[in-house]
Amino acid sequence: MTGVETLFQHIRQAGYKLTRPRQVVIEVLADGHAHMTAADIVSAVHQRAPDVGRASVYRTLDLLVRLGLVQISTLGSTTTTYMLVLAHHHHHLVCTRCRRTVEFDECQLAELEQALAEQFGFQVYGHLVEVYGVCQRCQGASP
Amino acid sequence: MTGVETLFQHIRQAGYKLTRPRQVVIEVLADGHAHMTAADIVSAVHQRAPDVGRASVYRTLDLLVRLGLVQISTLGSTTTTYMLVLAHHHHHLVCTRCRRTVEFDECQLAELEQALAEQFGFQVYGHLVEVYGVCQRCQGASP
DNA sequence: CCTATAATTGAGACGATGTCTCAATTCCGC
DNA sequence: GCGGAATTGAGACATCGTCTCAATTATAGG
Repeated sequence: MTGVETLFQHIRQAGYKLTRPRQVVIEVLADGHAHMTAADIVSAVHQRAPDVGRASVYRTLDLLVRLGLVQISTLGSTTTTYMLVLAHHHHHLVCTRCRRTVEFDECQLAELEQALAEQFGFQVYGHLVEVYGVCQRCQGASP
Repeated sequence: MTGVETLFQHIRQAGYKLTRPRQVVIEVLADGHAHMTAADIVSAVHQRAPDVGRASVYRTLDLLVRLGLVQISTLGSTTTTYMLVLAHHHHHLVCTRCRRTVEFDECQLAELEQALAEQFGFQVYGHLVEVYGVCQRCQGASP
């Protein structure tokens, strides 16, 4: 069973219909690179299924976020991007000058998740970590 | 020297003019609650200085982010909010169903920051952590 | 203090992004 | 298949952020 099929199951088990727009959005997220903008996703969806409307893409993204299957991140800017939670888990170091980002894998938050879940009665899905700074190249240049 | 004056110094030392719009935006951020939206900030600025334009508020927020004095966060949604980095350091546990958030203080990322700074040559300003899940109240309800 | 000058601003057009409505369609349990 | 509730597509609408450009303002240097 591929990751995509797992997601399809989640949708159904949560009591939602597995419609064509939802399938295509999930496939696009699974095939595409991480951190796609909504516009990226709309256009990729449109290539596979030209008759899927923009609104449905937004609605599906919303649903996937509510179900904890997709995460939003901004990488320090106002541009929101979407990524599958089950994708390769990683975080970002972001240069706030040039917006360049570096991925890193270190993640010591499993214990924290566990502690928060117990303390506040949450069912925890995942988390986001972004570290901000100025990259080497930008440190010399004028801010 | 208050926190606000420290920020004024940062602006000047980075080679930027300390203009009225910039002063007012910083004051608003310092006085207001954390996580204000751009609209919140524009309206608060407008109360103190009606002649400051919307564009300048956005430009100032941009500058403050670039300088590492302000951070953007979304709390899992598409709504971006702004907060001063020097404010009380905390993170969020977010319910992706009802958007309710819980603040928490635990933070073990100082070492990670240090390691990343060395490994990638970044000058690190700060970081963002958001943990996602479903709160107790929403666990029963239909998703 | 005054002046020169480069940075910054305000206004509003513009563009991008996200939401809403509602008739038409589609998925799914029977 | 069939029925009916959930979902969709289209595009108007609302919100959010950016850009341009003439006018203004903060600061360095005399």
